[in-house]
Amino acid sequence: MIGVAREVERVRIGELAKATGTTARALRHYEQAGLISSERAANDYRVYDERAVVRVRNIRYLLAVGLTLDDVRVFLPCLDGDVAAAPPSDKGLRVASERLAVLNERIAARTEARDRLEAALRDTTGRLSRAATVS
Amino acid sequence: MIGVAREVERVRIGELAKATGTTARALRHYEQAGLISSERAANDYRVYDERAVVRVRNIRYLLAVGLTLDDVRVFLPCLDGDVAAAPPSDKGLRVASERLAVLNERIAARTEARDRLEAALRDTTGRLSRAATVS
DNA sequence: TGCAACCCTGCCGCCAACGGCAAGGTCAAG
DNA sequence: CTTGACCTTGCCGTTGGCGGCAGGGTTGCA
Repeated sequence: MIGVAREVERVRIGELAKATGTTARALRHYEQAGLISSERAANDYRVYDERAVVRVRNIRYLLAVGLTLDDVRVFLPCLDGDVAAAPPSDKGLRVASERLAVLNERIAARTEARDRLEAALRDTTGRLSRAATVS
Repeated sequence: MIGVAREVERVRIGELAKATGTTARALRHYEQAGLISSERAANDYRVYDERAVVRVRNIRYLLAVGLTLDDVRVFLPCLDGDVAAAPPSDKGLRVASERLAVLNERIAARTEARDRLEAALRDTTGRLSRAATVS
């Protein structure tokens, strides 16, 4: 194996973006957030190897699931493997649970607001119909 | 009536804030948003008459109910009366309904995210993600 | 040689309703 | 005369994940 030029797929940001269904802009954002890293070619272009694909997909999965970039950071250690297979660290679970609580909180708040508006709307239309009947 | 100095209560921003349970900062914000107006004393202090109290309370009511400052703008014509019991123009009702729809949308989105995270968390008792796996 | 298609680093904008601070003016009481 | 409580304008920060643009380089290809 040693010495054998095991060619590693090396892609530029645009390709990685396509391969992961995202944009170059987002990838730079992830890098700035410290979630991915990149080597640089002589011309300063970012260069990634194929592990980046898995990594980015894992990130996207976690984001899609409702975590924030900040949350994802605690998954860094296992982001290169199958995040699935990786033993979900207690930390990861805890973060996810906390995020879940936050989401529930926000939903509750929004729902309250919604109910208030709905009630106000009901009251108003109720008054309207009463007024209509009376007149 | 003419010539009779009908004294109108004239308050400054701090008093109005207290009277309406908000802050001077918020009142300036409402003014900037075109929801309230003010006269100016010689020293450039904002001066309000007592109608402003009703007006601001109405604004706060509509905000509390779930509308945005932008939404509130369509209620301007009747903001000096009792909005809660107000002649809700068709426009007002429509805006409120639209806002209700928006709120419901957001709740639905958040709820979806919440459910996804919850599901992932359940799965994760064994493994977290499947997204990255080729399998 | 010229051009399109890449890439780079900033930096502002977004959505909402203000909070907070700076740096100053004003006014009444002590 | 000096506090101190008011008021003024103006501008940045908050929350989150980028989008979009400006103003450049680099590269492959006809």
